[in-house]
Amino acid sequence: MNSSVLTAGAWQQSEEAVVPDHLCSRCPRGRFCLPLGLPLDEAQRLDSVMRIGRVMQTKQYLFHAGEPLKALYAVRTGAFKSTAIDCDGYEQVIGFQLPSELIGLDGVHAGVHQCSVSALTVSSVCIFPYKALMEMTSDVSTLARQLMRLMCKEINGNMAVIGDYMAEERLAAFLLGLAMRVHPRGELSTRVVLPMPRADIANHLRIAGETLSRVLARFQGQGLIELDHRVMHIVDLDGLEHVSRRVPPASL
Amino acid sequence: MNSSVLTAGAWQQSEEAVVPDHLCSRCPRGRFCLPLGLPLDEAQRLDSVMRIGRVMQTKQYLFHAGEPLKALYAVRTGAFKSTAIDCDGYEQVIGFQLPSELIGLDGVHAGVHQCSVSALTVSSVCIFPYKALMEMTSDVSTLARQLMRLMCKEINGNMAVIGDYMAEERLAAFLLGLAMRVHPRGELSTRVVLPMPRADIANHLRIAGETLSRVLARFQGQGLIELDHRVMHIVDLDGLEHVSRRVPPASL
DNA sequence: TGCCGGCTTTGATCTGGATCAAGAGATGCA
DNA sequence: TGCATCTCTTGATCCAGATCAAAGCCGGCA
Repeated sequence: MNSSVLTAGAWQQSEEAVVPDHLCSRCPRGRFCLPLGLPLDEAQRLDSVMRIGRVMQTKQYLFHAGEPLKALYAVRTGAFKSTAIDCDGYEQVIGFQLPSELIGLDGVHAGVHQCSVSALTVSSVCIFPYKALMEMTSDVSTLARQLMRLMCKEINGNMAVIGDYMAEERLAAFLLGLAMRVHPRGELSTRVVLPMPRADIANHLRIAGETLSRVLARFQGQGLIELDHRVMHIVDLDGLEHVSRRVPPASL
Repeated sequence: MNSSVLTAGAWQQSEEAVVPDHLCSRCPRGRFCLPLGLPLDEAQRLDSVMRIGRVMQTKQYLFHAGEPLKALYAVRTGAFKSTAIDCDGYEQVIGFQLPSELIGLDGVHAGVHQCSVSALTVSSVCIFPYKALMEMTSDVSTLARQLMRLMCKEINGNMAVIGDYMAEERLAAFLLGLAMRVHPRGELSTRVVLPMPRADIANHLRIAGETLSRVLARFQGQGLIELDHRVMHIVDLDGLEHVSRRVPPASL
C-alpha cells in the first residue's frame, strides 16, 4: 500500500495529487463516488471492473453525442462539461462534472449518449465498462440502487436552469452548488476555483455573457463574493443563499 | 354487454356520454388509458381493482398536496388541473389532465402527494387503489412497465414549460399538445375546447395573463387559429407547428 | 331588467436582460 | 519581446414581456 496520505482537499481541482493506488476500495474519493454506500466487499468487486483512463487534455472529448454507451466514468482530477446541440445547431452546456462525479448516465436510457463530454482542464477519469458494471448490478443490489440514486440526482440537478428564475437567483444557486460539490458531501467550501470559462457558465445558466459579468460584479459590490479571475471566495454565505432562496436545492 | 356504441369523440370534454359499462376491459378509452398495451386477460384483472368515483363539481379537490397516496385516478370525463405552492406561497399550475389521463403519479415516489388536483369542470374519475394496484404489478409485469412509461411521459411532459422559450413558442406548443391529447393517441383534432380559464394557462406557461391574451390575438390575426371564448379551431396547423418548432415534442 | 363580480381584452409604461460595440487584461506563439 | 488572439469587462441601446390601469363582456341573481 502506498503510504502517502491525502488531505481532504488534496485531490480537488487543479492541485494534482498522486493517488495512493488504483482501487475503488482504497480511493480517498471512494466514500463519495460510485462506491458510496457499498459495503467494503462489494466495493472491492468494483476494483476488478474499474480501469484508469489516460490523462486528458483540455478540450479533448471523452465521448460524443450519438456514440454508443461503452462505459461510465468517474472524474478523478480536473473537470468536464457536457454539451448538447439544440434544434438550431447551437451548443447548450448541460452541466459540469467535478472530481468524484459520474459521467455517462445520459446514455443509459437509450444506450447511446445524448451529450458530448469534454475536459475543461487537464483531467483524468476512472472507467467502468458498462457491460461489466451491469453484470455486477444483477447480484450486487446495493450498486443498482446507488446507480438509480445518481440518476435521480442528475435529473434534479438541472432544476436550477429550468424554472423562470432571474439571473441573480440562477447564478447564486450555481455558485453555491459548485461550492457544495468541491468537497463532495463534505461541508461547503468558501474558496472555489471555477474550472470553466465565463461563456460556459453563461450558456449553462442561459444568460448572456455580459449579464453574467455584470451580476458577478454586482455580487462583489454587495460583498457577497470576492472574485479574482477563476478564483472565488464566498464572503457572505447567508447573503448568497438568500439571493438563491427561490431556486430549489436540487442537490442531494 | 351494453350495445350502445361510442363514436371516437363522444366521451371527450364537455360532451357527457353514458359509458357502456364500468370495466376497464370494456371501456372505450381503455385502449389509450392505463390498460394500454395490456393483454385482455390482464386488463380484466384491472376490473376487479378499479372503482368508479362520484361526480366531482368544479373546483372540487381530488386530493391535496401532503396527503398520503391512496390511489391513482384516470380521468373519465371533464378535466383537472394539478397545482403546487411555490416557496413564496403562490400557486403554480403544474399541468392539466384530460380524459383517459392518469392522475396521482406525483405521489408515487414519496408516498405523499406533491401536488393538489382539482376539477376544472364537472368531472368524473376511475379510481385504482394504489395498494391493490401494486399487488397486481408484482405478477403482471406489463402493468409495471406501463406505469413506468406513464411516469416518464409525465416527467417529459413538462419540458415545454422549462427551457427559455418565448411566449409564442410556449403557447403554440401548449395548444398543439392539447389538440394531440383531446383524442388520445388518435390524430390531432382541430377543434379543441379549452377546459381551463386563461389565468390557469398563463400560470402554467409562466407568462402574464395579459401576454397570453395578446399572443392569442396575434395568432388569430396571423390566421393560425380561430378562438371563440373557450372554443379553439386550429386553422393553420403547419404554421402553428412552425412557431413551436424549438420546443421539444415532449409527448409520447 | 338591471346591477354585481368574475373573466378577458386592450392600452400605456416600466424593466430585466439581450444585443451591439468597444476597450482592457490575459495568454500564447513566433 | 512584441504582436495576435482569446477572455472578460463595461457602456449604450433595444426589446419581450411584466406590471399598472381601465374598459368590455359575460353569466348569475334579485
